[in-house]
Amino acid sequence: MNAPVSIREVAARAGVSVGTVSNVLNRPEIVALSTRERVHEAIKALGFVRNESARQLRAGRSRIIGLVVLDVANPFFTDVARGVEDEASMAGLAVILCNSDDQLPKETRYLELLEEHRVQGILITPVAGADERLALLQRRGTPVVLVDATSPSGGQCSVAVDDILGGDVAMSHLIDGGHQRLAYIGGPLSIRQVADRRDGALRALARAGRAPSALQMIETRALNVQAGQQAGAAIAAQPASRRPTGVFCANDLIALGLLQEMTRRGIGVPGDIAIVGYDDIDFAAAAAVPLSSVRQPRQQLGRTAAQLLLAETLATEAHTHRQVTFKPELEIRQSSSAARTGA
Amino acid sequence: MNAPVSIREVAARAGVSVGTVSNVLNRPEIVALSTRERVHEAIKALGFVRNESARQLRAGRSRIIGLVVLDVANPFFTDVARGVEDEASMAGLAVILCNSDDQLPKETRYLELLEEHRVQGILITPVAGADERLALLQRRGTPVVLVDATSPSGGQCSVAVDDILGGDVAMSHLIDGGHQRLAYIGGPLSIRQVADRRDGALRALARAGRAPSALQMIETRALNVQAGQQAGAAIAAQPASRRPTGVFCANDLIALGLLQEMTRRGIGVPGDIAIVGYDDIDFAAAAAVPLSSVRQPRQQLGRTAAQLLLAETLATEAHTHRQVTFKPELEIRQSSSAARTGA
DNA sequence: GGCGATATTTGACACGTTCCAAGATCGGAC
DNA sequence: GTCCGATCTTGGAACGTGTCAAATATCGCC
Repeated sequence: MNAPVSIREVAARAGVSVGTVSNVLNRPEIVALSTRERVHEAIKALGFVRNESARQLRAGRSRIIGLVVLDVANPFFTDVARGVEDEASMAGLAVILCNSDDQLPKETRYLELLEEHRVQGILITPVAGADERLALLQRRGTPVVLVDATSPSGGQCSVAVDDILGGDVAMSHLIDGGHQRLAYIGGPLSIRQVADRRDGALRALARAGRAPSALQMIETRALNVQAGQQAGAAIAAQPASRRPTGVFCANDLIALGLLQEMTRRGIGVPGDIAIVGYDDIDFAAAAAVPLSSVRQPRQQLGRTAAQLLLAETLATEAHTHRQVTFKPELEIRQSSSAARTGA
Repeated sequence: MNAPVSIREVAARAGVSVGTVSNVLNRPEIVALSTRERVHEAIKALGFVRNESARQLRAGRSRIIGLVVLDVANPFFTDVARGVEDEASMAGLAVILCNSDDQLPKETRYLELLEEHRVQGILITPVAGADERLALLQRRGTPVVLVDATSPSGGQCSVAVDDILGGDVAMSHLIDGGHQRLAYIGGPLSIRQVADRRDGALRALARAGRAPSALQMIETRALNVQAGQQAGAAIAAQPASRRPTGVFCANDLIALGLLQEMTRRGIGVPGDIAIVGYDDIDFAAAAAVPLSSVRQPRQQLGRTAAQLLLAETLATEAHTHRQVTFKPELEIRQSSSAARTGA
C-alpha cells in the first residue's frame, strides 16, 4: 500500500546522487566499496524494487519474449514451452505464453499486445493465413521465429519437424504390418501439420503401389481427445468387414480418444485395429495399450527456437535466417504391434 | 529494422500536437472527426505502435498479471491457466505464465521479475515456505491471490478446493467397495495438497473404524506419470496376498502411471487393484480403463482467482480478503467399479 | 604544498507517453 | 461589433531509469 519507492529516495537516504545508485545496480565495479554498501543498505531498508518499465523505456526493448501457441492444453506445446523457458531464463529473459486457440483474431490481439510491449522477439506457431502480419512485425523490428512451421518467404528463422516424413514413416509401418484397409484421422486440414502428415501418408502409400483411395480420410474439427472419440464412433459404425485395420492419427490426443472408444466398444487394439499417433507425448506411453507414436523433439524444438531468436537479437546488420528441420522418429509400441490376430 | 516511430512523429505528420494524438488514442470522442481521421491516417502510414513501457511508466502499473504454477506440464494447471486467461483478457490484461517447478529459488526469481514489472497482481500456487515473501510483496503494494492454497495469516485472498474432503470422499469410496488393504500414493508431502489429501483419506479410515496403519503410504518424488510407474513397480513387487487392492493417488498423473504399470504386468484394474485418482483431467476419462477421479473445478478456480484479483485491484481503501473454497466431486468410473472379481 | 594521475561521484538530459490547465477557434445572441 | 459558451487543440510537466561528460576527491611523490 506504500507508494513505491524510487531510485531517488534511495539516493537521498544513502546520501549519494541518483547516478551513483544506478551505477551500483548496473556496474557495481566502478563504485567504491563503502558507497556500494551504504546504497545496498538503503535499498534494503526502503524495500526498493527496480521499475522495469522505466528501464525498458530507456533501453528501447523489454526483456521479455513472447511465445504464441495453438493450444496450451496440448502437452506437445507445454513441452515446447518448457524448452523455450529454459533457454530464455538462462539469458535472463521472461516468457509470456499466449494461447491463440487456432483463432486468427485471438492471435492478432496477442501479436499487437506483444508488439506494444516491445518484446525482444516472438516465437510462434502461426494460425493459417498469418504470414503477412508476421512479415510486417518483422519489418517493423520485432524478430519472429516460427515454431513447428516454415516460412514460405524465407523471411524468418524457423524450427520445424519434417511432418511429411513423419506421416510417411507412420504409414509405412502400418503397411509393413500387412494392413490393407487404412485410415487417417485429423483436422482441420487448414492446419499445416495435419495436411503434411496426410501427404506423407499418401507418399508412403504411393511408394507401396497403392492408390490414394485406399486411404480413408476422416477429418475432425480439432486435435483433441474428444475429436478422437467421435472419429472412433464413426469407425465403429462401419461394418467390421470394411472397417480400417490400420489407423494413423494426426496427433496423440486423437489417438487416445480413438483408443478409448475402441476399447469401450470391445474392438481390440491392436488385434482388430492398429493405431499410430503423433507427438509421443508422455501420455502415449502411459496409455493402457501403449501407443505407437511418431516422436518429435518437443523440448529441443523450443530450445532451438529460443536460441535462434537470441542469435537474431544479438546479430549485427547481416543476419541470415536459418530454417532448422528435425527428423521425427517412430516409436513402436503395443498399439500397432505386428502380431495381428484377425485377417 | 526501422527505428520505431513515436507519437511525436505521428503528430508531426498529421500536423497536430502530441497531446492530440494521445487523445485520439485514449479519448477519441473529444477530438474532432476530421482531426481524428488525419491522425489515424498518419498512424497507419507510419506503422506506429504504442509503447507500452512508456504508458506503464506514466500509469505506475502495468497491464499484466502474473500466474505462477508448480508445473505447466500438468493439465490441472493448464486448465487453471485457461480460466485465468479468459477472465484477464476480458479485462484487457495479459498473463505471464511462470513455472516454479516446485522449487523455491525459481519461484523467488519469478516473483522478483513480476514485481519489477509492476504487475497488476500475482496469482500463485506457492511452494512450501514462501509465505513471508508473499506477505512482503503484498505489503509493498502488489496484490497476491493464492490459487489452490489458503493463506495461513488470512492476509491474502485465496481460492482453493477442500482437499481433505476430496481425500475423504475418495477413500470412503474404496472402503465402501469392500477393500481391506488400502494405499495412498503421492509426494512430496511438503506439498500441501498431497498432505491434505492423505489426511482426508485417514479421516475416512478413522470414521470407518480402521487404524491409520491400515493405509499403506507410498511417497513419491514428484506428481508425474513416471513417479506413478515407479510406485506401481513397488506395489507389484509385493506378494499378491499382501498387495493393496484399493489405491488412492494424489493426482491423475500418478494414477495413470500406476495404471499403465499394472496393465503391463498383467495385474488387472479394477479386478486386482482398484484405482482412484485426483483432478479428473481429460486424460483420466480417456484412459483405456477410465479412471475414477476426484474432480476439481479447474477452470473455475482460475476464473475466480482472477476475479478476486481484479476486485482487489479496483478496491477502495478497505478491502477485505476473501477465502473461497470449492467442493470437489468424486467421478466414479471403471477403474474402481464396485464389482470386484477377487477376494 | 603542489603536481599529475587515477578513482569516484555528480547532474542533467533523454526515453515515449499521459494529463491538465490554458489557449484558440467558431457560431450565435445581444 | 462584442462577448459568451462550447468545442477543440496546445504545450509542457511529470513518471523512473540509464548514460556520459564533466566535476571532484584521493593518492603518491617530489
